[in-house]
Amino acid sequence: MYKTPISTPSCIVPAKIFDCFTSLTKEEAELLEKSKKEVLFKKGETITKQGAFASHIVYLNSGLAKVYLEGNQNDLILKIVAENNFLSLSSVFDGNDTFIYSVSAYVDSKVTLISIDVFKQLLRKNIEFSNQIINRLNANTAQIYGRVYCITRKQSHGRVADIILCLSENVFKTREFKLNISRNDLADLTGLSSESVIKIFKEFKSEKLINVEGKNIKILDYDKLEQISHYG
Amino acid sequence: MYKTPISTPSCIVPAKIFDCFTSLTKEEAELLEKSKKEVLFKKGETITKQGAFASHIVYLNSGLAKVYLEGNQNDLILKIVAENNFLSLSSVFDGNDTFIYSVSAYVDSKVTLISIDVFKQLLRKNIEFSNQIINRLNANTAQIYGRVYCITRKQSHGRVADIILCLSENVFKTREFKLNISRNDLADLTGLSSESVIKIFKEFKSEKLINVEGKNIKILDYDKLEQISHYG
DNA sequence: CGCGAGCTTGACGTTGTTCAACTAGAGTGG
DNA sequence: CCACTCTAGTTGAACAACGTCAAGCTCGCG
Repeated sequence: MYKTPISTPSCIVPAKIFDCFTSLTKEEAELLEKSKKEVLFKKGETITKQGAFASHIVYLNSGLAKVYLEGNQNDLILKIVAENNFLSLSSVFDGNDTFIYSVSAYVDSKVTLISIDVFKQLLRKNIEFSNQIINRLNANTAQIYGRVYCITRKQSHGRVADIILCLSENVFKTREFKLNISRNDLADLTGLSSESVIKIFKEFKSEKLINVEGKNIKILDYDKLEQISHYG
Repeated sequence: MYKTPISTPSCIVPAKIFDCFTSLTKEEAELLEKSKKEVLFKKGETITKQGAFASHIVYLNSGLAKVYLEGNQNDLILKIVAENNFLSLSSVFDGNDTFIYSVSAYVDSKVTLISIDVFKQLLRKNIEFSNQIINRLNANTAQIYGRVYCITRKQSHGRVADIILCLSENVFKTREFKLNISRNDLADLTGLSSESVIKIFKEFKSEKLINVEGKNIKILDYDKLEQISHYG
């Protein structure tokens, strides 16, 4: 029995509401403006594709997306990204400019594509901007470490509890929500098979920890879930 | 059957030999010089402790160290770090300045401790330096994603093959090496139990893929191992 | 020589996956 | 309006992969 050492939510990078673009000078903002494109992605569409040439930095203006590694049949969701967050920062700098993961939209999403060259230019010019990006990168790292811990150290019940809590707290921000995420995605979020997720949902329901009716989920016993998430 | 999508070695961040401190001006270098401390850690000693206050940036000058998350009985090694790499970059910026992981020395290691305040100052002053740090951070991210993929998607044989190859290629840089890493650490590297690692070693040996004599490991069939690592 | 830590082995148990069958609901065409 | 199909969700039984446990081994070291 060991309490999870990491306090960061494991499924999402917390969106401290700060817009890192505010630190740009007027001139820099104009440069950015000229080189960016806004695109609307429909629910389910692929925004970036693992292995493809990463020609742009991708920023999510509104909507909800999943960032995931593609496997043979099961994917692994690295994180869920909400509005005002980058979708691809880390794909970009490591020598070969390739997307190391795929991103797809959960709901209709507005996305800004920024030329990498311009982005790098901004990093070189504006140190405040650069530092804010570093902070973003580190928030990402903390998140992924939490996720690694969750997926590798906890067993199934703990993982499912973790994801329920994380979705409730960070994505939907209420204890009763309609899950616009498929059971298969829940499996990819927890690293389990969809059947296992379903069976654990059923158990949680019979133990009166949650109420599940199709897509609707309601958390009944928050503390118990947290306990399961921590020690499971 | 699916080929691993990530080419980065999963156990270590490749050390592109570049010293990010070279971009500092004379003045900045002096500032750094005054505020840093060099410390020698003996084999097995703890360099940073998960949960402790992260008062310094830690840089590994020489030696070999493991970065790991502490669990109840088993730890999980996030990466192995060789000389001329940072041991704690990402622990530092995310609001609460706490080490999110522990680091300990595999062999006697020389470490430089840098005051966080000074480090942040340098980031603010020197944009070249700041950009190099961003690159380092992203190399780290690519590595940890590769690791997540390996540990969550591959099963035991693939993971063990992966680690053998990774150690051979990136840490020891030869196909026959003496492992100064315990079986328990191999377990923590693969996310398996030490018994499982041992059993798979035995299988690999009987299939003439490797030769194991206590701590000495020799890779016999490189291609086959790679195949197992990729498709396992 | 004897002790202890790390390593090895095999028997056994648990966890979670796989598979196949079944259900429910949504969209489609006659 | 009713079959028809298609996909997502659900269920239980059989199975495989790993972990756990307990015992024995080895090697370095006092």
